[in-house]
Amino acid sequence: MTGASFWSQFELRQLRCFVAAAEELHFGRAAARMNMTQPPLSRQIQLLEHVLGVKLLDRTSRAVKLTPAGRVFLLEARRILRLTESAALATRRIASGEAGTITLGFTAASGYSFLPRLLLQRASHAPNIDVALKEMVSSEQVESLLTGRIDVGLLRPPITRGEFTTIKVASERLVAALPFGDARLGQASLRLKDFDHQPLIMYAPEGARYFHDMLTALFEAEGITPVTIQSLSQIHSMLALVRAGIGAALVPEAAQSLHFDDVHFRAVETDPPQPVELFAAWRTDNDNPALAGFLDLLRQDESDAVAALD
Amino acid sequence: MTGASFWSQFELRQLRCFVAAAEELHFGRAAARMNMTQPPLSRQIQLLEHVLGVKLLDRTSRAVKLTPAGRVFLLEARRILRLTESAALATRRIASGEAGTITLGFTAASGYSFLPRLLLQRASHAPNIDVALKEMVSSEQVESLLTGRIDVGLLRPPITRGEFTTIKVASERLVAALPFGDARLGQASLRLKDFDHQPLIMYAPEGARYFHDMLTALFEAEGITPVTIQSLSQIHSMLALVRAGIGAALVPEAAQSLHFDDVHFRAVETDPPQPVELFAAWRTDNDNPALAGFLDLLRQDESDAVAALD
DNA sequence: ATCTAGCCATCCAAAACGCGCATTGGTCCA
DNA sequence: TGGACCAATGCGCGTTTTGGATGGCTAGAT
Repeated sequence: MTGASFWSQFELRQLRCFVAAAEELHFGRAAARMNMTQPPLSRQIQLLEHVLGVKLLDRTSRAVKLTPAGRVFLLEARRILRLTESAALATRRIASGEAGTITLGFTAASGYSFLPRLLLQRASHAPNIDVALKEMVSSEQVESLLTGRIDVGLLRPPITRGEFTTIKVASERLVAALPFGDARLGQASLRLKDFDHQPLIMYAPEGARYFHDMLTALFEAEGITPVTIQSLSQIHSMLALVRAGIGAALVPEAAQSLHFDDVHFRAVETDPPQPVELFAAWRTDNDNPALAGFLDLLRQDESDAVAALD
Repeated sequence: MTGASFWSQFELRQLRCFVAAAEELHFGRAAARMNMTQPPLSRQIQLLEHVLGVKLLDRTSRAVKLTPAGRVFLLEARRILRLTESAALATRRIASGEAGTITLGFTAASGYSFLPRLLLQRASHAPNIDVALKEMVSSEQVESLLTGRIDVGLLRPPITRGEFTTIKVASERLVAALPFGDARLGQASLRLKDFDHQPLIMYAPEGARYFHDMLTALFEAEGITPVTIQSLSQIHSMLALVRAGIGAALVPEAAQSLHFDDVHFRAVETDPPQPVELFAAWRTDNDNPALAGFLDLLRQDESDAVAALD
């Protein structure tokens, strides 16, 4: 027995035949509309009625009428058919990348300035692409990219995996966060040597490797030795310590959007002038169709970032 | 060419195969669940993908995964399949008479008392049967029953058509509607001879044939001749004239629920004591499955009506 | 590196299905 | 009573689908 002799479920073809017959109230015309002849259409409707166990059409040789059950089923059938079409349409839109969902990982720091700008662009340029946000540090993002938990990550270098494609989407200056009363607040702009032998709240090498390595390199290049009071991973926490007067901190300028009472910011001259870089990374073999459209947004930022360097 | 070489619409079988495969993420197990072997299941899903023009499942030889489009389509497919089952269920319920709609014609007079009682019964005994109400005079109801515009009519005799089944559902006394100041208000109960040579607002033979003929017969039997001031069809309008002091009217007791200022009612003794009869009628060949359940309600009223006669 | 197990796609013959044609049976109208 | 009309049915045929066998591919074990 391959197919059961009575099949307990109907098919869409039967629904289409029924709707045509119910609307035309004439098997011949309905068959014409279905691009077939009358006998098979009759059979399809008989089959449907048999499956349902319900007579849907009252047919005398002179007239075809809907039974009460048929009237109800006609509405249901139309709804089902409408749903099938919209389902196909929606799926094709997803597949074509016109719509869809991108899961985006981002670091806390990128959330202060770059991410809001990006989401604003998305709203105007790709309104049908939803973005699901997950905050995580860079190393977690790399892991999540590999397992597919996120489609794209906004993270800090280094990103060495070969299966990733990366672009730089933003470069930022460093700014100094200084507590109320700090003598250096008198200057409009600081230099790295202003931090020589001064208390500094530093980045933890484990949790914030990028910032840690970058600052270490900058200081080393100029032969400067700040006094590390405390190492932290989160910029938010560092500013809290600055506010407590424990010392200064060097943070990306976007962190200025975090307003802490009694914490003031001053520009810092570095070489290069915008040492804080943010990258976007995604698996080259990611098959999310919405990715292409989303990457277009990022590439605009990429050129902006390059232009800002000029 | 019978079927077009590419068919632009999918079938439910394909949806069921896809849902099974998407849930099992394993073609072999999915095929077992569908009671078939793996190759045809693969073909059905390929067909579906080809029709949609979208890859739904990412299948390596080691694992099967949903594509983003497939994830969306899985939700849609489940919804469609759920809808097909509920559609079948609903239709079967209609056909079995458990649920449905009865279109009911009723005369204005029956709406004063009998109809509200009937609808109350329906609410408690057949809550799934909807009743659509259409007020019309008896002759219109006969016409509408024939054309199928209503399933059941609540109307007055005579109903002579052979294709109808009728039952008596209510019998009522006549009451006199008297204007303020009418001398007969002094009596608790009136007799027909109290209307001899008195001004009476009468029923029009065209619009209210039943009441007209009934009253004419009652008066004739006792040799009484009231003075017909005006003939009307609607009880509502007659009471308005009574209120104006133009004369008295004889109306079914249910009309007392129409409260007019300065219109007072008194019982009237007649032979038989309940001369106003209300019948339900329906086409014997009516195929509305909900009819049986609805008629059960009416038959309760029928026995009540008979009991009231004892 | 080779082997093995697991899994999906493809190939093929047979069965099943749906189609169209011709015809029947029934109703309405002239 | 004959003709027109309409849906149901019988039947042969082409297409589709099915299940078994096979092939290609990958991951993990030896």
